[in-house]
Amino acid sequence: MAQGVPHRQSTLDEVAGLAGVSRSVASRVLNNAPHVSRAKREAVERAVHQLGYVPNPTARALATRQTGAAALVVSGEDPSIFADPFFAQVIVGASAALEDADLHLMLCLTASDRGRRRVEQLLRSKGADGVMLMALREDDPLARMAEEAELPVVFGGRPVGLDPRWYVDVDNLGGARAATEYLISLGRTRIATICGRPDTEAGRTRHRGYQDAMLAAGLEPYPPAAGDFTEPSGAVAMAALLARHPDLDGVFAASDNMGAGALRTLRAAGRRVPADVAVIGFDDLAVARIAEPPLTTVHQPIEALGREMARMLVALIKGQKPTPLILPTHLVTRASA
Amino acid sequence: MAQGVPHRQSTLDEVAGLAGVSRSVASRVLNNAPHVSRAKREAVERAVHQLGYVPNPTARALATRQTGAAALVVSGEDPSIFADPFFAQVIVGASAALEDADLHLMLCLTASDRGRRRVEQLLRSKGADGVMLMALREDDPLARMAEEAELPVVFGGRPVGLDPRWYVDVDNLGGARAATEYLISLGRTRIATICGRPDTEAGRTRHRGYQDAMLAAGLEPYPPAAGDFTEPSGAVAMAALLARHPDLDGVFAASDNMGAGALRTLRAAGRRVPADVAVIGFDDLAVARIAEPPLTTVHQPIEALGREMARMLVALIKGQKPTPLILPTHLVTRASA
DNA sequence: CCTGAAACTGGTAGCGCTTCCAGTCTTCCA
DNA sequence: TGGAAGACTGGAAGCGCTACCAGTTTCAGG
Repeated sequence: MAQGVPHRQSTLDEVAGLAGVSRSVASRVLNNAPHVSRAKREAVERAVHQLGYVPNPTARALATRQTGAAALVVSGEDPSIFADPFFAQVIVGASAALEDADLHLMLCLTASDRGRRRVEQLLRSKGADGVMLMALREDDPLARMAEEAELPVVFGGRPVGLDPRWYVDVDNLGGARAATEYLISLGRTRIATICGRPDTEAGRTRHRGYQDAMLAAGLEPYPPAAGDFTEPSGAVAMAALLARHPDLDGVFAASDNMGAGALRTLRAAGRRVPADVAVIGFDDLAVARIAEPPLTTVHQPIEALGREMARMLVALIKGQKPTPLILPTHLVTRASA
Repeated sequence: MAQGVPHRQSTLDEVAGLAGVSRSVASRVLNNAPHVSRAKREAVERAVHQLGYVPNPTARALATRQTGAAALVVSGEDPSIFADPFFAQVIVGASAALEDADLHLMLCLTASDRGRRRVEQLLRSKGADGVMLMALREDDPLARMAEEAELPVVFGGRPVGLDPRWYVDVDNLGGARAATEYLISLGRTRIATICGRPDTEAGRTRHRGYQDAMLAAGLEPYPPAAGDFTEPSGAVAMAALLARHPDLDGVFAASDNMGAGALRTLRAAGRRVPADVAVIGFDDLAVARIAEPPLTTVHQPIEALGREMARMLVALIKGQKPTPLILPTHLVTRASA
């Protein structure tokens, strides 16, 4: 709108021409590479300014074989999985770290088959400089594709049944154990768990943490009620637990959403929280603070997870060899336990 | 990992060579353009398969002047604004629609100055085929940049003080009016509002809807308590309202988060909902269902918002001239009113 | 005043793909 | 059977940038 004429994008040649130097020199100025005299550098800068020149990223990408973008792939057959605020926080962290490296963020939600094919294409055609992979379920074909791709790949959380070379994870085991131990320390002995999807690493590991803590305290772990990390599934699972074990006095839910669902069911069943039943969640999302009563939960550094994934990816892209990372979790006590 | 040798990416030339045709023909086959005999087409396809050839998107982009990507820019000085599950839903919708058009999604969070500069760069260098812009606050410099960019731009929600050519919005006015009218129809007369940021179109318009409905019913609108769409701000605003108008019997909150905050404050103040005070929110996010009591709210089709933005952008990229869109909202009644 | 190293400079060859265009080959009608 | 319309084909010219490299300049040291 500024200029009536469609203002053909100016090129480096034109800049060089206006500055009275060769294209090579102009290129060096733009990438502030050495071997450019002060005078020419300034001349080029002037020309750039005058023409409003902006380098064409595509051409640069073709020449350097670097796209300047990193992909974040969120896998899962149901697109609604992405509605979990968890991912939003991961993105905030990743975005910040990528910005520092001047990389763009490409977001790929692979709900459909078509989406998966596109990601495969992306990997094979090197349409990005690197890839971050999240929420891989067991046997997710993406994991294999990623391993085969000759491209830096960082996993967010470890996929079940795979042992990726580079990943950032959260201490699910320690967090779940700490939560369960806390319930035990409160004097609860009839502690059940609402576990997450068993085909995810987080679901399994958090359940194992619960079991470990119970066994270590000489208590018998209850058979878990399974949910899928969502609020409704937590409510349903809680109902099942109450039916099976009417006398339980503690619940460890493997996600805040499921914890909130559990609270809802308990409220409806007339159980007081925490007086009758103490509840602990996992994640420390906003819902935990808002829940009634506010949910004691295991805090995991989600934004940091995103940030570290991105940092690790950037390191890989630069040719470094970073080491896998497991971020700490810690208990946040609120009213529910 | 699959092959030990780094397996140099094969090129179209190699495909053509193996198929015994010229590169042009091979290119035509790939883009299934006309003027290729059946025999050669098959030969090329065989070669593609045999070499595991994948076209290089960067080279293609340079030649066609089309990047194959669309950017979604979420503006806001605080990155945490993005943590709102609202955006996740927009993304789900947009992602699906872009996938249909075989475009990649580039996500830009412009919290920092640097981020803004990068978006400006993106716009000016045509680093994407089009841009979707969201959450523009008053005087957001991005709005100007976008208008100046010679690039298809679609706004999500209308920025304050601008009248963009292409946008998709939600019927904030009608929704807010419907919510307020519903409170009135319930026999409430002392209805206050917790409004959102007045420097956003949604904040203003929802407030105007409240006013319109009150005036139309012959009621005096209350001076609003202002929040910023977040839960804590809703709790604070509710406290202020209670202090100013201890006798109020209805509240329209301009977001579910603020509605949830209001519920929390009301509960703490010993008011029963909805018996003493009826509360209505806006958005119909998950938090509304989880709230205690579940929040009556104005549903807005968030995923559709994202989808339609993307569709409109795709149309613009194809050179069509779509028309702006305002998506309908409707009331969802739950326990809080 | 000469020499060699170091600092510059710009020509040139790509990066891998699309697309235009001038030919060549078919096909089919008169 | 001649010829023209129309279907193929491949050579070549880019798209805009980087990067290598040979050539030129500059300058301190001898």
